Amino acid sequence: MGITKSEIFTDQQNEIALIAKAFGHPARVAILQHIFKKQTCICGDLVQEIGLAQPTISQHLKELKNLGLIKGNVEGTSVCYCINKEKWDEALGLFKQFLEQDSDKNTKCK
Amino acid sequence: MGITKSEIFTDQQNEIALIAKAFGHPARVAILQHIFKKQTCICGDLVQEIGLAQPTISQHLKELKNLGLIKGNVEGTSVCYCINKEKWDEALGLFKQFLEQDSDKNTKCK
DNA sequence: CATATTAATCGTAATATTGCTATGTAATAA
DNA sequence: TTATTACATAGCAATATTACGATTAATATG
Repeated sequence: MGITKSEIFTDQQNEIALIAKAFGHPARVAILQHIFKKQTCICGDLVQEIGLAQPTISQHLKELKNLGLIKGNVEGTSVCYCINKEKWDEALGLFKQFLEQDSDKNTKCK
Repeated sequence: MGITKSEIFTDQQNEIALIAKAFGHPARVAILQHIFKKQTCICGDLVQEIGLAQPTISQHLKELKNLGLIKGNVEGTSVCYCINKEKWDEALGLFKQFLEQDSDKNTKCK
């Protein structure tokens, strides 16, 4: 039915999935990388950097902001975005835990 | 138009997004965690473990297999799945690189 | 005030995803 | 052979996502 049955999974599984979904679009990956690279608040130049229309970028930014991965503050007519360190570190922890399982054990089936 | 413009992004960005999309559903997170936990090939018990219908699980497994994150081999009437170590390590590397940027620098905008 | 700039929102079209039932298929068991 | 078991596939309905043009909201600047 196009709807995810979140209630049958653990909070951790849902949280990993939510963050992963945010990373699941190249535009959002590019946006986050650009924010990191510039080390500073950026605003409309994302539209130029990435070749997507302004409303599309704005929508991706909104998703990232809703999840808490980035923060945005208004400066005059423009809005500056930056990484939300707390949430980012949480994501880092979750993914490390999820990805760094000992895959050497899993060779029982070739 | 509901379609991702992959061509305007780098291979790395697209690869991160593809893998992240696979992690972007709690059922697939649960499946992967279960395969890791059991350390051995599992088959139909995923349907019991997770509360989804067999065709639904089968579909999620197919996605993970198509991406290369897991492998499956037939054993009698059942099919055993296991982590594809090569691909998993690639994912680990990509996500580490992506997530472990120094977020301390990014405090210029509060 | 009028106007420009910047970004958010609305509405829409195209496409993708999730999950199911029903059915098909391949291997084993009786 | 027939039945059973274990999965896969097809088809479908509900919903979500992606992307854009048009518009709106808010702040600057002349």
